[in-house]
Amino acid sequence: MPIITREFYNRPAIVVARDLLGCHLVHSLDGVRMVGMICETEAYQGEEDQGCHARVGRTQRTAVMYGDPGHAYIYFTYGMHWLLNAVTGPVGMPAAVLIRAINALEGVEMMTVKRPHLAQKRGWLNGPAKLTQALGLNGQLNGHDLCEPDSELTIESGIIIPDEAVSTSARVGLNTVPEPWKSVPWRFLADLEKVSA
DNA sequence: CGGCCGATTATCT
DNA sequence: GATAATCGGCCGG
Repeated sequence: MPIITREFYNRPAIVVARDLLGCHLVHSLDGVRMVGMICETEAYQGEEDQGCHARVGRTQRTAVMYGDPGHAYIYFTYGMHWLLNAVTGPVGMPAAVLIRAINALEGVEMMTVKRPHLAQKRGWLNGPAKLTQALGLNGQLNGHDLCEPDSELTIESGIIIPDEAVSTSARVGLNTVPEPWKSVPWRFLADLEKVSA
């Protein structure tokens, strides 16, 4: 599958979040390709978005979001979890798409080793921290260029998810975020049953 | 199945 | 010193 180009990411986060559904997240580790199809995302965009980390402006942590689109923003939260985002454009606009769930396609054996809990059971990769654990991702790859061919972390085009298989809702976990940001429908989910049907 | 709660530490004020 | 884009265990139904 071809790698997604920087132009794809150089668009508003809400649009990129929708279009990342069905794409293939690829982490190559020790010569093994681990691949998952993205089936849930969330968009975070702008300093005015009170759900976005960049609401406090540019800091050491948020700097990546202000940079080139098509890079990984990987941050640590709740004292134990790493979460993966794709930075979206344009340069200077702090924005990113959180990858919230994937469907295992390749390298399942290695993913099982990295995430033994409920391995290969229903729901074992449907959470932003679950999939980073399964893919072996952490702060090491923060700022990594996702558009570089043959690099260890990339996103490839997968299948097109038709509109009728896409649903939206409020973003998850923003309990202390004020309205309207708490409720904007910037979470995107792919219903895989409607895709195959 | 759904709701509540504790874990554990980088990051920012 | 407070907070957090979460998870898994434990409870009740």
